[in-house]
Parts: sequence; structure tokens; C-alpha cells
Amino acid sequence: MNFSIAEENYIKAIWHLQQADNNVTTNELAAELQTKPASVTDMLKRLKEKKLLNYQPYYGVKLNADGKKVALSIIRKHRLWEFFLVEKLKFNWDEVHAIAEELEHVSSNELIKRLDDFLGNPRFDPHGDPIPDGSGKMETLNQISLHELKENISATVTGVGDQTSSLLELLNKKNISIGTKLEIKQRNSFDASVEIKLRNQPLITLSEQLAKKIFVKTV
Amino acid sequence: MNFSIAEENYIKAIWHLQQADNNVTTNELAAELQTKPASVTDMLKRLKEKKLLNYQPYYGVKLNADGKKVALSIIRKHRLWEFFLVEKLKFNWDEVHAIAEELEHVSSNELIKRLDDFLGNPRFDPHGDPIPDGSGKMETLNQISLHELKENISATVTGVGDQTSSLLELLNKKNISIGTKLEIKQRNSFDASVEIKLRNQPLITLSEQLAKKIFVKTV
DNA sequence: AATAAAATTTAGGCAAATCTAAAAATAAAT
DNA sequence: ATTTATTTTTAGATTTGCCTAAATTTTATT
Repeated sequence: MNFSIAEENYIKAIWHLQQADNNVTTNELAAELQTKPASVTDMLKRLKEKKLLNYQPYYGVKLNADGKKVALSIIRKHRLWEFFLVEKLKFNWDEVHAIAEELEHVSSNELIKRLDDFLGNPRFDPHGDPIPDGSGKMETLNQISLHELKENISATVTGVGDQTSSLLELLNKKNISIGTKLEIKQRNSFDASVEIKLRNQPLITLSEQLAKKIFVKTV
Repeated sequence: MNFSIAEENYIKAIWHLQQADNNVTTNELAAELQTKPASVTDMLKRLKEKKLLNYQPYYGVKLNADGKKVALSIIRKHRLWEFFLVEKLKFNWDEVHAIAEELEHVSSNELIKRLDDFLGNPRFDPHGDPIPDGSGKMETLNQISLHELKENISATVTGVGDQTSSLLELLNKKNISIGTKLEIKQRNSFDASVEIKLRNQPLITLSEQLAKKIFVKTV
């Protein structure tokens, strides 16, 4: 089966929202896709026709097995292209999302197979998100948010909460990227901000909002 | 200015037909794009609105300076991606055209700039066609068709007439690719076929149709 | 339980890009 | 120079994907 770019974007958006929420609403989707609820309803009817999802009018939507498979193949493409852009073309991690949004719709499966091999079958994209394999399987690394990390426990940054440029630029400024080792030294109860230490560096402060968007794994 | 995929495909097709013909007709375009003449007329009106071409109803169409610039930027993308696919992902030259047709519509200019550098600023694509630079300039190598080559003059293959897989597969079978050195040994006046010799190989026969699609440069 | 608020769907339209069938213009042939 | 054939355009529909405004359904509140 072959899908339009618009259809692929809906499938991908539903998949992402479904991770957090399980049941996805029309308004959530409209916000995510920068479109109107009425347009979403239209598309959901079409995707239901194509048997990619369970859609109950007024009660939201959920991808079925076929829909998830399509979603994961798009996500695989997206993340492989992001890896290519950073690793080979030397883009910064905060510049690649929009370009990968276009590249992910190029249809050739042979292309993706060869790109994967060319890149050395990477398992994580530049933001730390796992890259699904050809059959849709994907590692789940049990990371926690920095906000939940206990004090004085050494951890490594493994991912970020989203790819908005404002978040990624702030992380660049604070010298935090995937693989960075850090430790929480103090918490400020007033605003839930945390004081963290990077190797041999003075303490820096991260706001609660920021700490919640940084995912880490303890060593 | 930004263009839809359909618009880009029309612009590119007009450019190619214009190379052979200068003035491009509605029917030619319809055949090239596998669509109907009525659809072509519609699109030509739209592209005229956007001031990319000179369109005289009933008398055909020609890209203007702006239209040519757009065409060359698409062709640049197409040929750079073809080079990437063959050089880095190890596709055969007869497998890359369709994939590059999709990749060429990815819009980021920064992407193309970096891809160009990553590839080492190649000047020719895998079929021997010159790659326009960022400003639209392109080498014209004064090649002739093999059909016009004189007997017993050594020449190098520099290009092919089109990218149809039937042509490229036949060339593969006969071991002819860009860079191949050859020489015409005999001509058969009956069917205008030619007997050619590749280095240290027995004579092989090429039909008139085939010889006309192979371009060479004498050394 | 009735009413107000919020979320969602329906109805009706629009633009892009395509199509078929019919009309008009140009080119070719007698 | 007419007639015929070919090419091209116009007219009217269709599909996709989106919109606004109005109607409907669900959820929240009194």
C-alpha cells in the first residue's frame, strides 16, 4: 500500500501522541498538525477506510497493528536521515528535524536499506531516539527524566523530550548533548530547579521545565 | 518562491524538451509527463501566471530566464542525488533515476550545499550528465554520438542519451559505461550498425539506435 | 437533572491537479 | 481554397486536503 504525504504525517502524529496518551483526540491531532479539527475528522475517516486505525466518532482514535507498522517505517526513515544529516553532512542536531520531515516521505525501501548499511546500522538518532529496524522493532532503553534523578548519582544523557529548536539551542548553550555525563548536586524546592555538575565544570542551574525534557540513564 | 512537486516536474520536463527543440508543444509535454494535453494546458496557464515561461496558446511554450533558473536548480539536485546513490550507496546507474526523481523535490538549499561538499563537488552524474553549480552554470562538453564517430579513432564514453532502464541494462550487458574507451572498426551500411572494439576484447556489434544514444569524446 | 461549556462532526466551499468530451484553432491534403 | 486531420483549448467533473460556520454530541458545572 502507498500513502500520500498528508496521510503519512497523520499516521506519524497519531503514533507520537499515542505513546503518551494511548487514546488520541481530534483536537490534540489538530494542534500537533497545525490544522483544524474539521480537517482531522475528514482524514480520520479516510484512514479508517484504509484500515489503519480504530476511529470512534467523538471518542478518539488509535492506530491498529497495520497503522503502527506504517508509522514505524516512517519513523525509521526519519531517524536514519537525521543520523545521516548529522554524521555525514555535519549538520547540528537542532537543524535536522525539518529536513528529515521531507526526506522521510521518499518511498524507496531499497534506499533505506542501503542508507542503513552505509551509516553502519545506527541504533539511535542524534537526539537519542531509537531507530526501529526493518521489521519495526525498536529498543526501549529505560531512561528516566533528569527531574527524577536522585542527588549525587552519576548519569548519562540518553535523550531529549522533543526536537523544538528552542530546547535544543538551550541545551547547546549549556553544553549538554547525548552522551554527556552529569550529576545532580542540589535541588531548589522553591522552583524545583536543579543544580547539576558536568565533569570538572562549575555548577549550573537547570529549570524544572528543562530538567523534565532531559532523559538520562544511571551507570 | 516555492513550487509544488507537480510544478517542478513540469518545469523540468519543459527544460529537457527545450534542449532538443527550443519550442515545446502541449502534446510533447503530455507524452513526457504521462498525462493528458488538457491537463498540460491548465498547468501552463498557472506557470505563466507565476512568470516562469512564455506560453502562447496554440503555439507552444518556452522557459524564460527565471524558469531556466528553477529548472537548473532541480536538475542540480537530481544529479547530485544520483551521484550520491551510486557513489555512496552503491546502486547501479540504471537503478537511481526514479529515486532521484523523489529526492530532487526536497527543498532545503543548505542540504544541497552540504551534500555537494560531502560528495567532493562532482561535476558529472553517473550517466555523464554535467551537474549545474549553485548559480545554474554547467559545463558543456563537446561530445558527439558514437554513430557520428569516424572509424579507427579512439574515443571515451562520456554520456548516454537517456536514463531508460532498457538502454542502461543493454549497456551493462555490453560492458559499456561512462569512461569506457572504444573505437569503431567497421560500419555495416545495410542497417547502419557499427562494429566496435573495447580494449583487448573481441569485436561487438551495436545497432544504429544504440550507437545514437552513446556519446563519446575523442582523445 | 438541567444548563453551560467544550469538543467534535457535518455541511458546504475552495484550490490544486487531474480527467473526459466537446469546441475551436491550426496544419495538412486534396 | 476547401475540406480533412491534427493539435490544442475550453467546459464541466472528480479527488485530495483543507477551510469556515453551523449543528451535534459529550463533558463539566451549577
